[in-house]
Amino acid sequence: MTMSNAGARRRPPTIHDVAREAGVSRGTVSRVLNGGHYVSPTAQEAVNAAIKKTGYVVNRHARSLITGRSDSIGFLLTEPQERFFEDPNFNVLLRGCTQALAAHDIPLLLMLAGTEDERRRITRYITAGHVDGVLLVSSHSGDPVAEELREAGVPLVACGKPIGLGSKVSYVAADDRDGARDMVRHLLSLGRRRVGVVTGPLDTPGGVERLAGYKEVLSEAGVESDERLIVSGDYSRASGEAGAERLLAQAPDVDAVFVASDLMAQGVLAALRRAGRRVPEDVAVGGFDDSPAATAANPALTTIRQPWDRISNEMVRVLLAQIGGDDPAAVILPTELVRREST
Amino acid sequence: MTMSNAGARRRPPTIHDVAREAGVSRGTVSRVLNGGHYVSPTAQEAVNAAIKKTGYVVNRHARSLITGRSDSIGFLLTEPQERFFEDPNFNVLLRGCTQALAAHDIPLLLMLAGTEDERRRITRYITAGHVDGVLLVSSHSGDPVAEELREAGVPLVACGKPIGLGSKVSYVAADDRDGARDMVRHLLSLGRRRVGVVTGPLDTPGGVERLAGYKEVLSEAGVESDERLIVSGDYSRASGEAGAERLLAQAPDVDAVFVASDLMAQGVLAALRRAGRRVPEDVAVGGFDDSPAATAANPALTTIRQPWDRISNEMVRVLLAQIGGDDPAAVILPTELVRREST
DNA sequence: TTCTCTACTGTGAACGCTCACAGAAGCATG
DNA sequence: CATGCTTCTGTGAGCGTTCACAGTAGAGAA
Repeated sequence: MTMSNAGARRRPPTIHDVAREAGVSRGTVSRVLNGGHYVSPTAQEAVNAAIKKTGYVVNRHARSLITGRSDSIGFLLTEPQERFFEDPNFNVLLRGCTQALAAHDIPLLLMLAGTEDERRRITRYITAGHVDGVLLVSSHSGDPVAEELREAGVPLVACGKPIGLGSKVSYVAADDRDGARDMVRHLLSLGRRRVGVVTGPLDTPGGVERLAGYKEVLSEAGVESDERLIVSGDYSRASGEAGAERLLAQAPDVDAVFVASDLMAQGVLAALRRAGRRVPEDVAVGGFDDSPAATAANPALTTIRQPWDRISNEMVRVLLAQIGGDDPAAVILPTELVRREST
Repeated sequence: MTMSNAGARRRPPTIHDVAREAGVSRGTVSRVLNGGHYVSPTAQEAVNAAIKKTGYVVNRHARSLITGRSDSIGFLLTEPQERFFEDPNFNVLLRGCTQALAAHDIPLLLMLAGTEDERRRITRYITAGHVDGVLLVSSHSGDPVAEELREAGVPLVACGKPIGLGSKVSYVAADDRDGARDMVRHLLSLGRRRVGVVTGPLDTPGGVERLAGYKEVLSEAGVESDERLIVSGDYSRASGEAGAERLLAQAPDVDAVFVASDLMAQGVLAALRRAGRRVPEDVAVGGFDDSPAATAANPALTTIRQPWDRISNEMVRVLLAQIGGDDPAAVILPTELVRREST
């Protein structure tokens, strides 16, 4: 290692070099690269050997130039970046998508549309065809970026059911309503009857669905519904804390709380402790998400696990299918109750 | 909006269209696009108008094909993905880098090198020139991917001082040692004399430096050093909890603990509470990172803020400079003590 | 034999851009 | 008037692929 050639970065071998090495034409090498149809076994083998020998890697720019595909996809986060970036689920989703795409040898471009300037830049970038499709995280309604992309015909898969976008948009979501139902049924099965709820933001489908599930089970079970048992939050820890305080004030006899996110549930636990209520003896608390916050909480949270790994895999699968010409699709995945110490 | 042309995705305008529209040649348009030197104001104006009118966006593939640059950079996370993905700092860093790059109109490709297969794929992708440079998050020593990239002459900027890589690698880091010094000085200033430490992983520079800062201040202050006051962790919450238990067993008279991460500090707080020690009355606790965990903790953590926004900006700045031909550089940024309730 | 069909291979063109070069025009200088 | 310099512009070549097409060889059928 005396000769420092670091920083040299000589031009990598081209398809031409491989063809010469293998004693075939560019066309044959290209065919081998793209599936290997109509290539004799002999040529196939020679080309593969030549690729290995030369260390050839296809130049994606050249390929994209002619195919019109970019062979890359965008992961787009619009709107409330703070919320998502603090949400551990976001990490799991991002990681899952990256890995699922990596398996297809497709790079993921991270796009954050915060400022108006960024929105414009990103929209232009995407509509110019620099990505083949977009994984969208934007549970808010009326997202202008998403709307614009949809109109431009960019293949789009949202995480969670998008509000306000037409049916042309695919989405993958956990079954929020069913998860909520499971949790509330679980609380009822413990003998609790004054079951409160701290909802998520009601301009998001998740927030709406979880509340709907709560109401459904109560009415099914014939439990008297009580508006004082319903308070709303925005998924943040602080809003959970505030929500629990309101709940305790409005309905002091509350004996269980279904909280629409683990982060909020942490806040609820803190408020309950301050109020001198024991968990789960006096008040049972159920969360939603099964985020790290759930196990970190004291007591550890009973919660609803969203299948994030499956969600990310499905998002990628649906997006690639749609890029391949399939129609938009909606995928709803089942959730799972995880029982811990708080119920 | 009755005619649904969604899904049409007609070919976008090319530089040719712009040239025709503006009544100039391709070359002139290209010059306007790339800085506008040697272009008459008249032509300049005509081209800009034509660009706006046609909605032209440069085809990056075509450009890259000829320039050899990709005008995109990779954000590479190697090794212990779990740790980083649970670490809120990682989010802040990722977001900061993405935004800093967006300001230069450079997309960020997220690359996760988990499995051996992924490592190979990523290395091949990068060395093939599909990104111009790499932002590296890998505090572990002897990272084979990083080493390979360095040898291939790929511009590289690490977050945190990399162990085992030569001086050819740039890095940006917070001043861990100085931050640790500040915290321990703060604890001493409160009159504490039996100051324990829960270190980070000692195969990372951060872990080593923070411990070094602790030792320095104690010896400066003439406080008797005691090996029983030193226990090691791995930045995880659980290791903090276990560390505090060991600490209490080895040195029951401990009256302050410097914990090398907020996440671990949460664990320390839990262990202290269980042991019946009040914080900060009996034991003062200082964290490191100023992550969301710090404010979420009960009591809220006094901690050392790392300037993550500046770190990400500097990483991008240094990387772009290096791609532009500058020599590798090391940047150390100052930290800040944030006092809350735990001291 | 001759024709058709299949399996395979090579060739040129094109994708949209940048870059080097040639050349024009304007102006000052010898 | 020639010469040089500066500022500006257009042109052709070429980046590394894929794709359509033409063409070859061999097998089987007529």
